[in-house]
Amino acid sequence: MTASQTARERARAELTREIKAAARRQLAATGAQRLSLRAVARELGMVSSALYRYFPSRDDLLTALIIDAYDALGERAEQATAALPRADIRGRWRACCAVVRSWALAHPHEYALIYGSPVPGYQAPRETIPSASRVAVVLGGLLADAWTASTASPTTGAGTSTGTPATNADADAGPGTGPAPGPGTSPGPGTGTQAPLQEPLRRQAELVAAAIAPGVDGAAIVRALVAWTQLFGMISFELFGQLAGSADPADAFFSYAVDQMADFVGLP
Amino acid sequence: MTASQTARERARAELTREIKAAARRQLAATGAQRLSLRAVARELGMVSSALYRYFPSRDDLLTALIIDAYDALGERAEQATAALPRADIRGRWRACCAVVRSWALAHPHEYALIYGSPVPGYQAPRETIPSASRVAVVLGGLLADAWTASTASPTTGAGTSTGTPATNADADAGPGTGPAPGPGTSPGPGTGTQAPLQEPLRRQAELVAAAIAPGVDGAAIVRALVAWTQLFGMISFELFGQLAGSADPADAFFSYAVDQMADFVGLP
DNA sequence: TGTACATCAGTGAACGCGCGTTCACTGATGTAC
DNA sequence: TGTACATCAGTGAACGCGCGTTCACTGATGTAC
Repeated sequence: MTASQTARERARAELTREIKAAARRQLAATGAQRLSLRAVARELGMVSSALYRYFPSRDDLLTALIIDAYDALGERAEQATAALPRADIRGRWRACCAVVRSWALAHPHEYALIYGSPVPGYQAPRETIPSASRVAVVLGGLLADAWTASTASPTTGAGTSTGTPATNADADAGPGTGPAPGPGTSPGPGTGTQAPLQEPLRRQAELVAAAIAPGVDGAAIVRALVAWTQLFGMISFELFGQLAGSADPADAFFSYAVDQMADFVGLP
Repeated sequence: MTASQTARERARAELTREIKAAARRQLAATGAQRLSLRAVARELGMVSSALYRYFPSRDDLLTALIIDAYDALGERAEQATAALPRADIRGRWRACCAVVRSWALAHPHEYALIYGSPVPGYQAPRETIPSASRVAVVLGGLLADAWTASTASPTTGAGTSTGTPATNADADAGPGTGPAPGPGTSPGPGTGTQAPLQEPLRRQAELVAAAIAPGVDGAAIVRALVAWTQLFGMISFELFGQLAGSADPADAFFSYAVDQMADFVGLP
């Protein structure tokens, strides 16, 4: 009887979800690493030992929460970028950045769980990797699109500092194309001559390209990695209070930086 | 008798240091937030209640450790940059970045303590602020020097994308001046026309400039903030394992990124 | 220089708490015939 | 359709542990006269 089997199984699945939800609530309330099985059980009106029917240990609960957090963030990033026309590279970049930030602000402790300092004594198992890379995959995808678009079009290679019209016209954050190196020198990814990357980095970039952004030049990959670390660094600083006293209400700074980094990477 | 007074006081100071040292050791061993007064006392062969003669509570010990960590890092940054000629802006930037990273790698848990996810239930008191800003002050100082140097010299304002000779000649990391926006469009900070920053950001930049880099243009300040968040984001990613699978042995990536961000900010 | 007193460092026991995990158990839910 | 059995969910008590903090205390170190 498949129906009755799934009846029990459905109850199990539901309670599993409820446990994770309670754990998530506790995470949000009491902070990143004070998560305790007993408190979760208490909130659900169960006895603590009952949780062991669902998660063999506290660390397994943690792992489940980590995977869920990565998945929630990754899914949002995927949806936000998929909602835009594929050719709107900069829009997709902006959307991805914005969605990462807003998710982080809405779920600070879950963000801290995955992007903050690692939990002492806890080693994330390999099963987290696919979920953990979803945002990176999104970024790699749009980078690859930018790359193939620019290598296909003949618009590249303008040597002047005026920049491609599209880039400037697209910028809606007024000061986005400020005083310092704008996108002028870089008519987009895939442009002509470039100094080759030095060895350890070249190979790393190649592997990243192969995994995430096939066909993209190593230097562009590395620039994207720089932008990637900037994005999360900025969000972490905002969330962890490091921006207090400088760019504290960080909305304006954030969108400015996002556009700056788009220029930096050479996105159209 | 001042001598005997200081005898007791010196003993007190020394034990205070030893307590902090033991706490730091425990931090490094057992991880960021599992620091316990009892364990520290145990390591020192004391009874746990004795620590209350030195720190009124666990949180005060934590605060002391945080301040010490910020100070250790800040002092290194100050020394590393002070050791170079003042005009060597890019060298100072590189030195500061390098020293922050190497300190972080050498003291991962102390780094996590100050730049990782905040300790749940712990609110850093205001006394930490001066120590916390030392690295930013160093960066602001070199930015201000870059700014005044470039506004003083007549080399600025070249509209071409060839860049100032000094900038290119200075770059020793081969691919540092790669394909995308090099310093070409930005002959240095302080260059002519620039779109004004939008409002909330303009004021924030002004405050930062007033506090840390007097006289520097708002857009340059904001770019420096971007570079600043990139620096710490990159280090955190390396330390927290987020770079595994991409730029994992991160030395090459790090120095590449540092030079890229120097270009981005417009440092000579 | 010597004595009486005050200050301070460190002790040891205790309070009250929370934690992860184990284990034998009771019922309920499902399965096979 | 009904019965005998197996599987599973949840219970309650217990183990052994660690924690921060308080408190009355003993000596040692310093101070004033």
